[in-house]
Amino acid sequence: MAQPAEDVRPPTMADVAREAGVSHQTVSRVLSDHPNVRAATRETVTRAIERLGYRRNSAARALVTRRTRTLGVIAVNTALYGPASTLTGLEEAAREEGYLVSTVSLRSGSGQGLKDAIDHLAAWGVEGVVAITPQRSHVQALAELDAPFPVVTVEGGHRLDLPGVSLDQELGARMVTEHLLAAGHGTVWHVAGPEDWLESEARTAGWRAVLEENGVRPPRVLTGDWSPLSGYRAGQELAGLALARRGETPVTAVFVANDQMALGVLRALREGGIRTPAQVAVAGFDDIPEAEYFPPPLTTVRQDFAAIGRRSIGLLVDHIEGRARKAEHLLVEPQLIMRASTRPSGEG
Amino acid sequence: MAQPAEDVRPPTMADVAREAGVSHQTVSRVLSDHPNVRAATRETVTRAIERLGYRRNSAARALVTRRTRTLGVIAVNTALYGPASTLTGLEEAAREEGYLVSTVSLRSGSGQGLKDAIDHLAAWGVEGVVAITPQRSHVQALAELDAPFPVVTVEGGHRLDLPGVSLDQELGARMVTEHLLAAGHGTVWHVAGPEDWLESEARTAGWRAVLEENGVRPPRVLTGDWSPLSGYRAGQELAGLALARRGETPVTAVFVANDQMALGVLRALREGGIRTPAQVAVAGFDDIPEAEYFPPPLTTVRQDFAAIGRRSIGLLVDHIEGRARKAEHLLVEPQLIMRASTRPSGEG
DNA sequence: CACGCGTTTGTGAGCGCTAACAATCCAGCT
DNA sequence: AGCTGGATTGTTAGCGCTCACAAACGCGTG
Repeated sequence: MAQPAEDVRPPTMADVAREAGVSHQTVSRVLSDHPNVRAATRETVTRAIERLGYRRNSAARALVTRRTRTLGVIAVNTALYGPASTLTGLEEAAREEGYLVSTVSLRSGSGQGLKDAIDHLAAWGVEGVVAITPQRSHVQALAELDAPFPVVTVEGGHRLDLPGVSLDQELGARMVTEHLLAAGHGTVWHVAGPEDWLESEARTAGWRAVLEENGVRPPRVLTGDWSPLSGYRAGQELAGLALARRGETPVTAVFVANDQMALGVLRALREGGIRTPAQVAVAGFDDIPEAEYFPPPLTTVRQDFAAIGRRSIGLLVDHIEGRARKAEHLLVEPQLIMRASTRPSGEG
Repeated sequence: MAQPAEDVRPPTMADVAREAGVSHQTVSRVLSDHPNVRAATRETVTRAIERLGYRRNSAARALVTRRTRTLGVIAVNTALYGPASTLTGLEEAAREEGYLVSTVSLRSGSGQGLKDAIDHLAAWGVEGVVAITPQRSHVQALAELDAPFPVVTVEGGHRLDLPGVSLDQELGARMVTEHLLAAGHGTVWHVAGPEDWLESEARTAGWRAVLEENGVRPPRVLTGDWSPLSGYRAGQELAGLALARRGETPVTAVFVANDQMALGVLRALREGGIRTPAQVAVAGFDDIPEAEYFPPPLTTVRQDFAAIGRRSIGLLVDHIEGRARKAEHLLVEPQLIMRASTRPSGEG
């Protein structure tokens, strides 16, 4: 009943051993499911553990086994839908593998920030790190950092010799572009993401490849910074082109590199008196939850974040446990979600 | 150059001591900034540390100090904008205090899930936990769990005896409602969030209080589940009422409990041929990044997630280090963001 | 009934660190 | 010179656990 406040240490393995009338080693064996323990003994020990509310001390275990069973995650800009979802997928996968996940969120992925993040995680003895670093410069910095443990990138591209997992961005972009061409559009305009981002590059590359394969000269690329505002600006320019209709290729279809910018594009078109999809079809990328409720509902590309999380953790654990050596790169398949914004003759 | 693969243990404090020609204790003193170390000795040791690339072993430290300097975060539905942002704020604040943050993401906050999460974190020896558990039932379950370390809730309400930090949801709702009444609307309709959520309750309460203080009988409450779709349904009903205009209070202003549902409401109104804000003003809550680009830009309430993170970590650390005992509850002030969706005579 | 062998349990050492205490050094005084 | 006391450094003993090894047990066999 009495709660002797401070300083009452939690029970140790020795306490359990005494309580159960066995040696501490037997307790350890029960806890780690060693086969050679008599059922009756196991039972006695288990009961003693419960009676005392005993928990193994992870620090002592880590000290002797040299395994902290902790993974680090470095993520830039976790408030965005993509990284946040990946984080969840990652954490669940790690938990299933028996690892704890510790996160460091960076607002911007400067080299110094990354170095500090690695140091912070290293100080706690993480066994490996998953880095959600979608910008080329981050991955570059990361590769140069030479961390004291395996590092797996997510959306980090495969040029550098870090193992990684990505959505097949290029395939996603191809799907969208092919879908628009198949709907009868003569060409597809593109609002790209910011320069340094690997996702931008891959999406633009996929779009360009499909156009070229179909003998269409790609129109010049407009660029945004993922934000609705930048999409809005690009949309205003496209609206102008759609109305003027001289010189340049006619604007009847736009592939926007993410859903948030697509929202801005849609607004600009609407304000310019242009109906979507009747006059201009618009498609995005990411399938954020709001995309289904955009005016009009947005055709976009969905990523399987749970799969990305699972595969990155799998890859990381393979490296930690010495099963993998090379800088392998895995791709996860995207899925095209068709909605009203590209439907031939939908409403607005 | 040679990388003697496995089994080369990282240097220990003893290695550094040998290298520097001092005792390991002196190394320890240098590392923990003990004042009584000669400057020259400190210098020698520091250099030896760098030469060897030495890092203190956190497990050994944790074992002897009984401090893991690790905090846990339990978050339900981290892919949502709010929780994801809180997570970032939390992590940054913790890092500044010298703690590592380990996250457990739960898809749904069932009692069992919460128990497992607490166990998972306890197994790694976290010193305290911040739980982002916005549903009443979660907090209830959490309070009954009786974790072996301090637990601080975020958006967990203050009825139960767990310390916590919340945005002042009620104040936010009051701000919105007062803003709408001040704009000349005779009453304000309300699309509430789902039942079990504390945020829903507080937002509804604030809305109701303001109406009653102004002698307005609150119209019946429509309820959604935070999703754009549910907002869309509520919006259709409101559109019907706005057009029919009989029996019930006229619909000229709607306070929607979050921005995503507001998106659905806006779409339903638009489809019903109702202009916003000219015929019906709409306001949301959260200020998600997209809100500024809704058709029309949405009046909403912004939360200071960094502040929420900082204050929860502060509160948790106070409990861990024995500075706080009571189940104190802190409130963070919201900010009303006025945009076109409630502007008297804006465009659509 | 002694022997051998697999199963079950116990013993001792040590992981790398910090805390407590002990030893040493050196300046300033008497 | 001898003494005192603060500053500096070293020594020792665990923290709670797992690993390697040793001991004890039990059972079938010749």
